[in-house]
Amino acid sequence: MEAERTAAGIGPSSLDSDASFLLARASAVAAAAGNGALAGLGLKVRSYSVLALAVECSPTQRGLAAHLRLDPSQIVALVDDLESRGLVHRRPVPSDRRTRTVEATAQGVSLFTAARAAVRSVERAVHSSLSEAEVDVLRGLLLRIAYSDLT
Amino acid sequence: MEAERTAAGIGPSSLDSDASFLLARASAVAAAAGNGALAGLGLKVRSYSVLALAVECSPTQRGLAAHLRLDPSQIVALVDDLESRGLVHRRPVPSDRRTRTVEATAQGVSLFTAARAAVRSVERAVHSSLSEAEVDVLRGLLLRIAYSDLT
DNA sequence: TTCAATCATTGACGTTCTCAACGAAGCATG
DNA sequence: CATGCTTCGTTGAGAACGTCAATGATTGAA
Repeated sequence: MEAERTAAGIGPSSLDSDASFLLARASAVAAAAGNGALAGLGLKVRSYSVLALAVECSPTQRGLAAHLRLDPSQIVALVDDLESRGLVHRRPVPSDRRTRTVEATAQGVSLFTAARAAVRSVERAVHSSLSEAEVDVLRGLLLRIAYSDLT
Repeated sequence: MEAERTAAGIGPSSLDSDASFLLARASAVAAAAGNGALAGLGLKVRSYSVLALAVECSPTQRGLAAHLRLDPSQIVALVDDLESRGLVHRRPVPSDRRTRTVEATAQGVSLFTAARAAVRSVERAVHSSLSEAEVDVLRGLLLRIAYSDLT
């Protein structure tokens, strides 16, 4: 019993044993929920992740690109957007004048704390079918494959 | 020791406790690997998933859209592509002449078996840092959140 | 000093997502 | 049987996103 996914849906498929497909689908669901939660704050999951790293460690744009697995040109657009709203600013690095670190402003920090609360709230809803311990296990496993492109 | 992600990288960040971010990054890594494995067969992870369901259960396009979480218009383009290569065909449904089921041809089935082998091979590489049992746990957890948008 | 490498940036191009609209067909109610 | 509401596949347009090549400025090594 309880084999159908929905009334007219397809039901459990062979793709359910494909971790990559499940990863993609779960990621899409989570991203949609996250974007919905952040929309009221003028953020998306992308700009949120940039802001989070700016708040935490003021990275270079190259560091952001590698950590977020985005093209450096995308970082330019994301930082441009955040900077135009006074949430972050680019600070020249005296020791290497090619690079600029992205630092959060006071407004950026305060928006981030609100955004983080919104994200965490909606996250709980997305993972409502999992226990707290199970979410921890999931995070631990994901962490071990998420950065496998960075040696 | 061993705290850095790479030489000049950012290292562990607060985003590592954000399951949605890890989901997005792991998904991107897996999709890139999957697309690489399928490129030689003229497939991508999207068309592969459509082909897989066509082989398995000959769903309607609406069913495909819901199961893959794609817009119906995207299904049209994907099926058009597969059909133009003789891998699937649209079969009218007598009981409901609005719908058409997507069925795999013999060529489609044989390409799928080759594609599945390629995907599974590269999957093992992506999950190389996890044990078999851990991958099973991961799949089980993902399965319980991946379809949370379908009732 | 010279040469290769790295950084941020720009611009172009193709892919993918999202939406609104449409004709055709089903389905319920009267 | 007629009416309206819904669902299906399809088309087309626009935005969002990913990818790639090229550039000027700067660094570091030979």
